[in-house]
Amino acid sequence: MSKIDSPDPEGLMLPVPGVDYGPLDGLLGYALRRAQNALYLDFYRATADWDVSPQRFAALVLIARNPGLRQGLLGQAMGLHRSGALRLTDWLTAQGWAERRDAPDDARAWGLYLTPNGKRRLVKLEAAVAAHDRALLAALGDSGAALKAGLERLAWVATAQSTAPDNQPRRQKP
Amino acid sequence: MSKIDSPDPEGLMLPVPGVDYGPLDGLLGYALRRAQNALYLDFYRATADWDVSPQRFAALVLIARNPGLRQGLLGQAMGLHRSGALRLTDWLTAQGWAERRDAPDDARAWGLYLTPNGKRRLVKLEAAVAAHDRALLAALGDSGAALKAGLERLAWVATAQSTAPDNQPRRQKP
DNA sequence: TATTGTTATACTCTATAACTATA
DNA sequence: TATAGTTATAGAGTATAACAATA
Repeated sequence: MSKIDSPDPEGLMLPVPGVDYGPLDGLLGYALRRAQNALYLDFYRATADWDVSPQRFAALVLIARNPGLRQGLLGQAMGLHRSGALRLTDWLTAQGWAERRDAPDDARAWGLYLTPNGKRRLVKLEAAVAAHDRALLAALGDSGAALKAGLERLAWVATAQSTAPDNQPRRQKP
Repeated sequence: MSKIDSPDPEGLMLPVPGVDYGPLDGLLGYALRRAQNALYLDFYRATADWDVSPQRFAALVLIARNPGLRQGLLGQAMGLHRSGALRLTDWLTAQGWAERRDAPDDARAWGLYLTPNGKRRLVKLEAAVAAHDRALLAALGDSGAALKAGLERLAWVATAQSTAPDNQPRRQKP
């Protein structure tokens, strides 16, 4: 059997020998992108049996931990626009893993809940993801905890820079 | 003047008070996603005057540092499929920042080069991105260098896990 | 037979804008 | 007048598949 078209390990952002990366190698942001690329692919491998993206996994967790969560609040927690939260919720309900119920206190809003099917799915996913994370931390050894703390600090610092009052040349869309 | 529809700081993956994040808060991968989200938005703010995504910036750098770079090699360095490298190159040439020239040794291939316009653009972009990175590192203090080293280690570890011979339940597409 | 790049197509993710129903 | 969610649409980004030219 011969390979058909592209059986390459695509998406694997490996440093290519002979290519000069110039200033990229020195940038914190580029190191972050490389790490996220590798981790994303590894997440897919670890959860290959269930075909759920990191984002969808996060949504399942948030709904499970906050039964009756508003669609809008789900979007806010995940950095999504309302319309993105809508599509995410549509997908989860189409899978039969989540459902919308009327919110008792506001007739405009939905409350989101996991179905029994969704709960069963999440139990397996959480186990796989936790095992995957433990394996990573084990491979990183002592530096793992420091790395996580550093990332949280970085998120905070970058957010502070973005939202500082003196730093507001916000992007203009055409 | 009143706001029209959605002037919210969208995309800003902030922890929402009152929402239980469950296991997400403990995951290295989730901390990484939060940091990348914040850094991405901050990158856009820092380069708002030029409207270039991190990916397009990286492509400009790679072409500048490796004149005559093949389209396919560009894609490989950036973790893209051939078709993705094509679209990226199309965009860069449409801006007048890069151009395709015949490769001397292989009539199938192109060599990629920056135009004078592209070079001028890159000089400004590199300065803005470098200043942005310096500001981040300054805000992080001593932990900045350790964080970068940790990220590089993480990328290596995750890649090793993904590609280990005993770990190959690769994702099947339908 | 394999590789480089192309065309055509499609799916995901995300956003904007305009709309409805409710507050 | 503002908010929760929806609809419609658009643009990135990325992938697959089939193809031509070249190696």
